[in-house]
Amino acid sequence: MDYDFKSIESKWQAYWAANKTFRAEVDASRPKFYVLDMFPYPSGAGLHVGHPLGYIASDIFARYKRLKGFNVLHPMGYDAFGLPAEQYAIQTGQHPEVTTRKNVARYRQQLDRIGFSFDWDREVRTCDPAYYKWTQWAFLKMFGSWYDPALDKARPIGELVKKLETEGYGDVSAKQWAESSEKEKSDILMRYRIAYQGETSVNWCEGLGTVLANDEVKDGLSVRGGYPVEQKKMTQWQLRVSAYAERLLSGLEGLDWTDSLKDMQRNWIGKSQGTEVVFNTECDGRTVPVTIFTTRVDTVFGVTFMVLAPESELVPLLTADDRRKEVEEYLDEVKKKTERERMAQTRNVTGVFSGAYGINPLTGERIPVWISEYVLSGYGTGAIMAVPAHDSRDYAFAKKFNLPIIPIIEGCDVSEQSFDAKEGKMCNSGFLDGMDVKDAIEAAKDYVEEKGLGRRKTNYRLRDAIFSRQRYWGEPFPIYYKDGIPMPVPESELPLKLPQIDEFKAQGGEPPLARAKDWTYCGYPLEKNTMPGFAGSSAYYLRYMDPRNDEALTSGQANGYWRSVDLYVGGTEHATGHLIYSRFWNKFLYDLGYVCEDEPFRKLVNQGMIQGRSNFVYRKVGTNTFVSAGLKDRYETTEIHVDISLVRNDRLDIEAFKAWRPEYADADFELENGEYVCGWAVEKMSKSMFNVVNPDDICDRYGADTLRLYEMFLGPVEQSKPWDTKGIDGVNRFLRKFWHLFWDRDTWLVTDGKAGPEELKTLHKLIGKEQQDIEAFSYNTTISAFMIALNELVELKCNKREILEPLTVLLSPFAPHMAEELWHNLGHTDSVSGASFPEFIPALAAEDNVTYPVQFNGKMRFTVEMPRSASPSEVESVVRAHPLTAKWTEGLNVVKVIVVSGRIVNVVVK
RNA sequence: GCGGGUGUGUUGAAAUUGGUAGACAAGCCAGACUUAGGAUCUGGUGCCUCGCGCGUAUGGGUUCGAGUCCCUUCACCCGCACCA
Repeated sequence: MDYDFKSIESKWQAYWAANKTFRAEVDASRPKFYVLDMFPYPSGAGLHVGHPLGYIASDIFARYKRLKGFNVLHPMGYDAFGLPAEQYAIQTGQHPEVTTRKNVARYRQQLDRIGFSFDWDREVRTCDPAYYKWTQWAFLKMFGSWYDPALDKARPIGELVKKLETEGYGDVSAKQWAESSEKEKSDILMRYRIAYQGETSVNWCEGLGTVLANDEVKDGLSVRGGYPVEQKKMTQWQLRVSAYAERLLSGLEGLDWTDSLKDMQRNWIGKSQGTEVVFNTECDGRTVPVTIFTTRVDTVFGVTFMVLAPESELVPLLTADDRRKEVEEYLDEVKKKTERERMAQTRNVTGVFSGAYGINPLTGERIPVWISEYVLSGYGTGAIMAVPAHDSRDYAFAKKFNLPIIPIIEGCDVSEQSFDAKEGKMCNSGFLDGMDVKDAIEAAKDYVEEKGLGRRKTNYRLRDAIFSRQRYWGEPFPIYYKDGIPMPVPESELPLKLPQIDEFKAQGGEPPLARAKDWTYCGYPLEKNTMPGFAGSSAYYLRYMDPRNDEALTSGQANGYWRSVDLYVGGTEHATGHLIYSRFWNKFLYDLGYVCEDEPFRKLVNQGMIQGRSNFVYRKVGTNTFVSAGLKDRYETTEIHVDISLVRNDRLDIEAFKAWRPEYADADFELENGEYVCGWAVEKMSKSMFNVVNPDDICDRYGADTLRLYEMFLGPVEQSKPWDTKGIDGVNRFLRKFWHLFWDRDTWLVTDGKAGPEELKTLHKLIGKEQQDIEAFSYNTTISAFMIALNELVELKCNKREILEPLTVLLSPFAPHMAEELWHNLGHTDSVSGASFPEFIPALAAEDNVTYPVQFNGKMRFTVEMPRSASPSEVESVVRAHPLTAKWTEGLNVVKVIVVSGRIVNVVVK
């Protein structure tokens, strides 16, 4: 039988589907292992060759773990709510549900061809009401909870109400609470709920007609679509993620994630420990205390002015009458700028004097209060003390507006720039004089607290997540408004289904749901916003544990068994979005006792991106003549992307090119050595660059096993790399050679003879290597080891079942279809995925001889080959007897055998 | 500016974690065979002045021994960025 991958692959894919080979069930007698991929958003373009990279890697791991005796949960689903489907709907009038279903079907078809071991019985789609019921449920739980700082966890809001009724809480006394109206009570509770409605400055994107979360905005543009984003005050639903800042930070410690990813999250959370200090200010006779935040109280003697954020609520209070005109002009100017303009002008210092003066609480000095956009309202208190000598931003501001600069560290030069380093000896600083800066920071903090001028304060950059979107294709909020008071739709009424509407575009500043008929609950209007994309993806890994449960997100039994994700594979682009929200969401459910693990993802691997390799042709300007890449510098040419399917090894198929586009039909060509050579570049894989490679094409030509093997062979999974099919023949050849260990045409070669020591050595070396490499997520080296082993076995003409049967098992995670076929040929009737990973016996893998390098004066060397069991003195005597040693050692006849932990590592002659 | 990472043949890369650098592939060169292919097989392939030579971005250091550890410089990639 020849290796006919087409029939083999479709046969086993059908077999796996029919037999539900990869179905996972709770089984307390076996250890579990949960391998998860970040589920895809099913876009209209389908999968390209880069998408499956992570899926292949995790599939290999899942299959390996099964062989190792684990009960593996390896599910897949679709993150199906989202903007592109809605945008498409706006353009074509097609309901997003229709396009989504179509795209999902195509994704499924493509995924199935690659031979993944997913348990499709557990598939979820975030846009399925049976699924988003639980997204809405979680929201209701968050609405019905508050964060109790005393217990440091979320608790039912009823506990807060009880506190308010009996003893009062925060700035609300029991008496005030009792006297409050329903609306006032609702407003008070809103300040504490985990999911709450509040006015805040939001990222408003006019182009998309919706607000966006911070992680959905980059460089002042929306991540989706690239439209400009501006800051706007709006009332929005928000999630109190900031309450979890410290736990999100400390929880990172125990996780097996890369340092860079953890650092991204730490950065995003942005913990900073400093001091809040109260400065009294006066303005037109009013006295206003202003609290500022600083991490450098030690520099308080160098303060020469104060600055307020333009959005600070203190600005009106601190604007002197004779400055009002200038201040208002400045505020207008700031307001008009989009976020992008504000960023672009980062180094452009702007500001205005308010007319107010503050008193430095330590020196009693009178200092002016300025207003500038370089101070952010959203961070700290929105007010700062400025120390131009030791902060570069304050320095730039002081220079621009001619404010004094007072150095307070001995010998520092602030004539050109500020001295920001935390080193040196303090001066001009009263009681801090002569101290080292590091000691002064602590001493100043203590002093300020002792004198009651301020207190230590920890700030976080992490902000609450804005949870409303003015869109159609998302989860509706289970909230209705009774006399303007938001009320939860009862849990028993969930899911609150997304209503049908005929036009998907937002109109008249109202979200699309405003157009829905009867969008009411018991006669009361329902919330018209929908939830953002991250809502549905925040707990999907929990739903996979028990996806058809209608009574709970996941049963205690299922959650208690599967617990959390052991291996999570996905792109690094979710570092500050999904991966923060999911951790938050999980911790919240953990607080309320719905899940048993505090952290959702134990180990996380970020697969790299596969870029496209584009090809170019060069057209002489103003002609229809194309010149080969090597000649293009002789003319003025235009570089044109050419579809990579028309190019092979950078050589253009001229006839195909002529047929590609009518305007090229009668093109002329200037060739090099009779060929047209194309230029190339590594770019993002996309339709517009004509460099997309569809995995289906690779499956057609080489088969899924080759695709899987090749994607892994390309290099470390974590690394980004361009797709380049040059090497694909190598892995394809490997598979065919592998096949020919078992079959020579129609002759079955496998015999029951006893395996020799060489064959056993090859096998066990490979077992050891594969085991070690897969655990380390290093698949390219495993495949290399496989190729070496195969070459050795071919050399040995090995055809022993004792070797080939375990070899088939070893191959199965990588090339499952071929492994199944050969497993079946070997006489098994079950799937190879039920086999056991062969046992590694180090003694069988060991080399008999070891080669020792011999060094002389650290330079020259030769080697001696000795049995592994040789003692250092035996090695030494062999080295001494060596003819070369004898020649060198006149006068310096010292042999040193270097032994490290009982192993000889080197032999040195001196 | 801050943080993280990377730098090895023509290319993708490997290196038992401090022990013969370039495994395994790709490409290229030469040859064999033929059903003339996008097939298969064999050999060669870091550099040069061919030596007791040189060689892992650069310069230094530790070590008997450094691609690997420490410091310098350079280049590139990623993330954050007026966060006080």
